[in-house]
Amino acid sequence: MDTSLAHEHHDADAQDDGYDFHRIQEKWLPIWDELKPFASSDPADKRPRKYVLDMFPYPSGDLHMGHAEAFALGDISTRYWRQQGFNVLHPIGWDSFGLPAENAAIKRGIDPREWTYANIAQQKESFKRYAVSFDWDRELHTSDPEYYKWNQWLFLKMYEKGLAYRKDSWVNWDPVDQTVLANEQVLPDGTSDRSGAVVVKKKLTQWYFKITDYADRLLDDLNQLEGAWPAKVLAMQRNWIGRSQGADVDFEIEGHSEKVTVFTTRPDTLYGATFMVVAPDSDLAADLAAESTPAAQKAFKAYLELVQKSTEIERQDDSREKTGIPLDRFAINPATGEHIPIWAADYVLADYGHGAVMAVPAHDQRDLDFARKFNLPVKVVVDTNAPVTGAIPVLDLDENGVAILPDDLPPLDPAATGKPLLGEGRMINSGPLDGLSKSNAIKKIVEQLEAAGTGRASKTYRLRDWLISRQRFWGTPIPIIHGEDGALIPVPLDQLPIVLPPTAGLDLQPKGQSPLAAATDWVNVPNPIDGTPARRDPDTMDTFVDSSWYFLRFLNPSDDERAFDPALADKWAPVDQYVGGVEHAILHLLYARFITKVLFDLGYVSFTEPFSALMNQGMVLSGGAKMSKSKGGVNLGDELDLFGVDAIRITMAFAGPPEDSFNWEDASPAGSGKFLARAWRLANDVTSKPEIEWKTGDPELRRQTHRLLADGPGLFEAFKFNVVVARIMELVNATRKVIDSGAGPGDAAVREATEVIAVALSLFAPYTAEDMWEKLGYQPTVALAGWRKPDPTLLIEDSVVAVVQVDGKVRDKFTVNPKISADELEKLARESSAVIRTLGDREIANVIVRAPRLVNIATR
RNA sequence: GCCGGUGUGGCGGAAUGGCAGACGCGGAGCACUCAAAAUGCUUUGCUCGAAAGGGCGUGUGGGUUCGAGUCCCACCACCGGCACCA
Repeated sequence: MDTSLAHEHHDADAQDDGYDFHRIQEKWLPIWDELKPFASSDPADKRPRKYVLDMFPYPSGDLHMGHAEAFALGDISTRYWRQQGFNVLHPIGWDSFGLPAENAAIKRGIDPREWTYANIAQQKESFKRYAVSFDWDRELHTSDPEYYKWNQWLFLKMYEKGLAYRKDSWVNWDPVDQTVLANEQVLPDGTSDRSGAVVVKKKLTQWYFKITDYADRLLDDLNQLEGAWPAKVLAMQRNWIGRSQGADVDFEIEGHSEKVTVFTTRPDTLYGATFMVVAPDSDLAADLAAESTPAAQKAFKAYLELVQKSTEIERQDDSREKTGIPLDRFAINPATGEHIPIWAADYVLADYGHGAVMAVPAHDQRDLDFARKFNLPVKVVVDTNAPVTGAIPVLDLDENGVAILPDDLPPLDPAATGKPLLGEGRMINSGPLDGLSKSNAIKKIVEQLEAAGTGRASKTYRLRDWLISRQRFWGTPIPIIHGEDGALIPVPLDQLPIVLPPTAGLDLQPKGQSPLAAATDWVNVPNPIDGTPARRDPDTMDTFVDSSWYFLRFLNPSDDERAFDPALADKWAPVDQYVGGVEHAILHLLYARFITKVLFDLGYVSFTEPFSALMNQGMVLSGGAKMSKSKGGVNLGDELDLFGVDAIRITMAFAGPPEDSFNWEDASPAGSGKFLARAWRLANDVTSKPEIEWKTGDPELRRQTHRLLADGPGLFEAFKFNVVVARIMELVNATRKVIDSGAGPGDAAVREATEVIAVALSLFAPYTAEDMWEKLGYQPTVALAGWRKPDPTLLIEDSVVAVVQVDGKVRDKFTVNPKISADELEKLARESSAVIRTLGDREIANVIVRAPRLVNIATR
C-alpha cells in the first residue's frame, strides 16, 4: 500500500495552495475567541437590536447530528442579521436539571453535578469548534443556584397570586420503583419505561400551576402568531387547549342535598337525556355510592378497583366494550322532570368538565353504545329527516330520478341501528323546543335554564392544570415550609435560594418520595413564623419551569438582584426569532407563553407573547428513522473530523428546506467540501488589490454578483437557505469561468464576486469565509463585513429571453431588448418560423402579449 | 374519528399563475496522468426518431384561465398531532 504513502506526501507538498480545513479551523478558532466579535452587551452599541434564540440544549453527552442541524440553521439567521448591521443577541445556556443526570448519578454512584457539568464543558467546546456565533458572556445553567433561585422567586410570586396550589390527584404510579411517573414515562403498553412494571393510578397531593385560568388568553393570543409560527404548531396548541362551547346544566339528585352539574355541548338535546354517567374515579361518584344501598356500594368498590387496574392503553382502545355499574341513585332531568338513573362508567373522565355527563343516547355514539349494552332507554329529540333552513338534508333520488319521499327515509331508531342521529334537524319530543333548529334550540334552552337558575352557557377545556411536583433530587427545591400543624409557609424572599444539599449520604434511588425528604439536616428547619419545628417541601419542580422564562434571564444572567431587568426586557424582548424542534410544539412553548402572561400580569414585562417568530427545524434521519445512539447512528464528531465543520454546516443548510427532515444518506458532505474548496481557490487565485475599481470588471459577472446581493436578503428572511447556497454555487462557478477562460484572475469583477462570496459564505462556512477574507487582503472578521447594497444599475437587464407559446406550449424563444413594445414583440412572434410551422392553417383566436417575456397565441 | 401538513427525474430538492426539473448528489463520456487520486470539461426527465423534429410529463379525476406544479372542487396515498374530551 505504498500508494497511500505517496498520496500523503503529495498532499503535504500541495499544502500551500490547497484547501485544508484542519489548518483553517485551527488558525481561526483562537483568533475569534480573542476578538469576541459576537458580544452584545455594550450599552454604547448604536446598532438596532435583534434577539435570536436557539432552544437551549440538555447536557446529555456530547453534541449530536440533531444539534448540528438546529444550531447551524439558527446560526445562519443570526449571522445574517449581523451582516445586515444588527446587534444580535444570540445567547447559549444549558437546561441542566433533569432525570438523565440523576439516573447517571445513581448508576455510577456520583453526584449529578459531576456528570452534568462535565457534559456541559464538552458541549461548550464542541459548540466553539462548530463555530456557532454565541455571545459567550451570557452563558447560564439552570442547575446553578444563581439561576434556580429565580424559579423559586417565580413560584412564590405565583403562590401569592393563587396561581400555585396543592391538590390531591391521580398520578401514574410505578409499584416497583415506588415513584410517580410522568405521562411520557409510561410506555404505550401501560408499563413503566424503567422498571417494566404495570403502572397504576395513585392519589397524591401535588403542586400545580393554574394554567387553566389562562386558557382563553393562551388560545386567543395564538391569532397574533398566525404566519409567524408554523401552522402546525398553532393547530397543535389550539387542539391541546381544546376549548368547547356549551352549557352547564344542574340536575337535582334524589336524596342528595347538592345538585350535580354536567357540561354539555348539546343542551338542545336535554329532553333526550335518559340517564346520567359519572366518572368512577371522581369524588362525586364516591359520594353518591356512599349514600347508596350496600349492594351498590359493593359493586361500585369492585368496579373502581377494576378501573384503576386498567392501563391507559386498555382505556384508549376504542374497540373495547363499554363498562359501568348502576349506582342505584336517580337524577331529575330539569327539563322533563323525569327521574333518570345514575351510572358510573369509565368512559366519563373525572378531570374533564365536571366528571359527569347527561347521556343522550339517541344523539351521541358513546351514550348509545352504553345504552344498548345496558338496556337503557333511547329517546329521539331531533328529527334529522326534517329539513332545516341552511342545512337541508340531502334527499337520495330513486332510479327514476325522483326524490325519495320522507316516508321512505330511514326510521329514526338509533336504538335498533346502533347509529346515533348526529345531523341537523328539527327538535321533537322536546316541549317548547319542538320545531326549532339546533342553534335556535340551544339559544332557547340556555335562556330557559338561566331564567330558572338551573343552567348557564359555559365552556370547558381539554387543558389541565400543570402538575409541577417531582419526587426527585435534581431539580429546583419548592420554596415552601410545612408547619407542624400542616400550614404552608412560603420561604421569605431574602432566604432564597433554597440550595440543594450535597448528595453525600443521600440515596437517590426512587422510593416514592423525594430523596430530599431523607436529607434531615436540610429538610428540618425552624418555622420562619414562630420557630417551631417544621419541614421543607421535599419535592422539586418540573424542569419545564426552568425553561419557561430562561429567555429573560439571558438579558443579564449575573443579575443577583432580580430574575431579569424589566428595562433590558423592554430593549431586547420578546425573542424575534426562536429556533428549535417541533417536539416542543406543545408543552415547552405553552408553558413559556403562560409564564410570560403571568409576568405581564405581575407588571414585569410589557408583552404577552415570548416568541414573535418560530422556526421548527426538521430532524436528521438515518434510514428514515430518527438517529439514536442505540441504533449506532452517525456520530457528529466523526463527520466533523472527516469533512470539517464548514462542510457539515453547509450540508445541513443545503439539504432542503430547514423545516423538513432529511436522511443523512441523501446528503453529500463530500460534495459540500468540494464546493468549499472551489470557493476558497477563487480567493487564492485573485491577483488584484482591494483598491481596484469595480467598474472595470466583467459586466456579466458583476450583474450576477449584484443579483445575489439583491436576492439574498429575501431568501434568508424566508429561510430558503438551501436556495441561497445554490445561488452562491452558481456565482462560484461563474467566477471560475471568468478566471479560467474569461478576463482572468486580475479582473475587478472576479475580486468583487469573490468578496461577495466570502461574505455570503460567512453565514454558512465561517472558517472558509474568514480564510478567504484574509487572502483577499482584509482583517478579520468577515462575519461583520456587512452585506453590501446591490448597484441598481447592474440589476437592469440589457437583454431578456422572450418565449413564444402556441396554446400554452413553448414553440420558440428569442433574445430581445427588455424595453421592446408589445406590438413589436407580437410581430416578431408571428414571424417566427417555428410558430408558423406549428400554427399551420389553424385559426388564431387570441394573442396574449406580456412584453418583454412572453407571447401566447391561442388557436380555435 | 377530528385537526394540520406533504405528494415534482435514479436521489435531495428549485420554480411572484408565464421556458418544469435551478443547484447538488449519483450515472455516462472525455482531458490531464505511466497509472491513480485530485481537478477541469461535456452529458444526463421519459419516450419516438439516424437526424431535424415530435409526443408525454409535477399523486388521481374534474374545474377556472390565453396559460396551472402553483388557484378552486372531489378523491387517493403518506407523515405528524389529538382522541371514550360529553
